[in-house]
Amino acid sequence: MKDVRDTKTRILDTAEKLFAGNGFHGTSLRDITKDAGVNLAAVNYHYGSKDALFEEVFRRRFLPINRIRREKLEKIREEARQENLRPSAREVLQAFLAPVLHFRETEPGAAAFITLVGRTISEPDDRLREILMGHFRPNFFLCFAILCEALPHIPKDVLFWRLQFSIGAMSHTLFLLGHAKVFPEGVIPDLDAGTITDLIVSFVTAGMETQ
Amino acid sequence: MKDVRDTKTRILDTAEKLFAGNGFHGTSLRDITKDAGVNLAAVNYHYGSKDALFEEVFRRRFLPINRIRREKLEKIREEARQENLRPSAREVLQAFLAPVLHFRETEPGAAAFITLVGRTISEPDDRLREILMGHFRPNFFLCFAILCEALPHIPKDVLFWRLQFSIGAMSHTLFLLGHAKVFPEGVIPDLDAGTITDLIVSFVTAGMETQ
DNA sequence: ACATCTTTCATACGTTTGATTAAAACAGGT
DNA sequence: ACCTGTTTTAATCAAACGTATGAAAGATGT
Repeated sequence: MKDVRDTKTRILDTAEKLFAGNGFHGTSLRDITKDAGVNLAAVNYHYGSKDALFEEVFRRRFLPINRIRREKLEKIREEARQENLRPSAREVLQAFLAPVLHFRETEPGAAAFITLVGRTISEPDDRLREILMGHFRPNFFLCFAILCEALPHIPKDVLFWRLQFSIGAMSHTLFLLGHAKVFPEGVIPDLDAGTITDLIVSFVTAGMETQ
Repeated sequence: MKDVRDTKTRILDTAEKLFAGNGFHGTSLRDITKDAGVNLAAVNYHYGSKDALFEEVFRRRFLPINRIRREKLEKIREEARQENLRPSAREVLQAFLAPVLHFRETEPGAAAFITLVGRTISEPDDRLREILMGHFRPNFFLCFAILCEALPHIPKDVLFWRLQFSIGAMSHTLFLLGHAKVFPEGVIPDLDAGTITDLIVSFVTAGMETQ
């Protein structure tokens, strides 16, 4: 067997990049294969269809991110239980939000993927959005559950919406980081992932704990 | 002259609805004209192009919303100046965010438009996003300026990002309200615009004032 | 060296898209 | 009733799309 990875992952990397930049429907298979330097038919040969390629882009990235997120969240929950304390809302939100931004800076090519996630959250095409949500939902509910333990005096539906607000803040930020030119000149000060993470975690923690 | 409005605004209303539901690229002129019960060529006759139609959808709705927003914001600024006080961050954010949600409930067909706005913020197509931003930017900067007066002890770039977080929370919420089926069953409690407004304003105000 | 399986390639198919056109239908002023 | 300008209609265009195919090229095991 020849080195399959070459052509196959080159398609995947290019697809990730172009999907992030121009959206799923704004990226044709001809764009992808041309940019990747492979034949047009290679996508359907290796992945079956454009949809399946899109799905694989998400699968590859979400597996490690979700594993880290899950481990961090459950560790927080367990440690709180053993000490008979409530989990700290800040730590929960940190565990939920930080891996994404951290991942963005470390893994090469991940920045494009993160932008793609930000886009896909409000993707008109239900099929595509469901691919994302399938990966996202389990950890969302886990985070929500621990948050309810952290702030038991706040009604659950309020916490639910506040977590949604946090996700909105996060996804919008991810999008802005991938599109610096939304605002003119140097209006957006480009901070590193760590600073942004602190800013956003402080923001949503304050919002989450209010009242 | 015949009643132009009939065909012309029927196209506009239908376009707004379908663009919101399926996105700009997911909606063909054939979809719009079929749903509106007019001929395919009518769009190009009345609006010139699909792009121009999209632009008109935004123009129609943003003019009144922006007027209200602007009046509210400048009133807050003036009243604070006359009493030699700082504007209240909560009032500023309320003035910035509430009109959109309020508008959503009152004006018929506005709900679709609001969903469309939520989508277009992270639209891959730069041309389309710029149409939205052209309407949005002036009020954003006005809000930002008054916010700096309200919280002078917080660095401006921190306030800038926090306002972005608020916008993210807002736009994500607008999207969710238009797509109740993102989460299973009755997971999302459907609250009225007033309640949601209070929730989100409290959330972002707490985040804005923290430290 | 041969036979077999995998991968690449150029090319084509059938749809759908936004846009255009010329003719038909309609309206209002006189 | 007639002319004039506006609106609607059906038909057609070229371009772009995802996908399919069969032949060529390459790799692998013996």
